[in-house]
Amino acid sequence: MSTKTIKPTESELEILQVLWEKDKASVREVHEELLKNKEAGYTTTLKLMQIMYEKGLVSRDDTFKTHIYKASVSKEKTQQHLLGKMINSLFGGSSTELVLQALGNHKASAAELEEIQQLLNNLKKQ
Amino acid sequence: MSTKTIKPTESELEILQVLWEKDKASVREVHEELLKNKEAGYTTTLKLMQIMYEKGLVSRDDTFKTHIYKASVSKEKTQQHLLGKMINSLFGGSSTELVLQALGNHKASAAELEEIQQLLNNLKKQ
DNA sequence: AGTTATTTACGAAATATATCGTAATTTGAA
DNA sequence: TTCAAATTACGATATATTTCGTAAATAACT
Repeated sequence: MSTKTIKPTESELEILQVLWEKDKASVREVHEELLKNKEAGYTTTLKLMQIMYEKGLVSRDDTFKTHIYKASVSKEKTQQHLLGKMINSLFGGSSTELVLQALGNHKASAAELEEIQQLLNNLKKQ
Repeated sequence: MSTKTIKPTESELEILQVLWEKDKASVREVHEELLKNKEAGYTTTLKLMQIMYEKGLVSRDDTFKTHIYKASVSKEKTQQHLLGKMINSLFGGSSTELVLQALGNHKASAAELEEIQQLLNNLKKQ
């Protein structure tokens, strides 16, 4: 059920990534980080984060003048949700198709392949 | 360059999926298909497809009264592009991470697991 | 030919998203 | 305390997306 609520936009995802990495951060800190990859005004970032707060995507400590934000959705759950959406909207609901595409077109190292093999073995047992 | 242009919206993707499956289809056919999974008016589907035509996402034969549409972007290229974007933006550029998540949380049948095993074997050989 | 059903074209409204300017508030320094 | 800098709050605008109603065109039927 909780996954139904997770629907960050493109911009919100960019902000969430910064928050996931830093754990906690002010608007200024997030903004500086975003500037490395994109052009935007400070109040734009501020507004986005305020909206995310209203939506419940982030929590914040407003004890002090400079509010400190924190992601309130986990990276894993968000990945899970968006992955699910993509599987449905782009791979006809088949996670296997997605896996085949991902494996087939983005090269993985031997170690990574082994990691996948391990998981595969576990899944086969059940 | 061409991949830069691929940016179908959620609704557009739903329509593209139908077109990919049927190869060619009228608005009516696409709409009937969409109705199986969602609530929508006929003119909504029509309008969306007209916009997709203007964007170049689909082509159409308007020789007859009932126009026949066809996707003008391939399923594979679209999947590849959006998958790549997701791997970079949500999985730190690691396709393996994405595969592990996808396999771990969306159940696959024994046959599907075998299919993945096949691909894995091929990849290991190289 | 006249009527009906289907389809397209078009415009408009509703909603979501992204952007930014300005004013008010708070903090810290002169 | 007064002033300047940083920050938040708020509102407004622009753009994109989704939805649908109505009218016009076309085809099919009687």
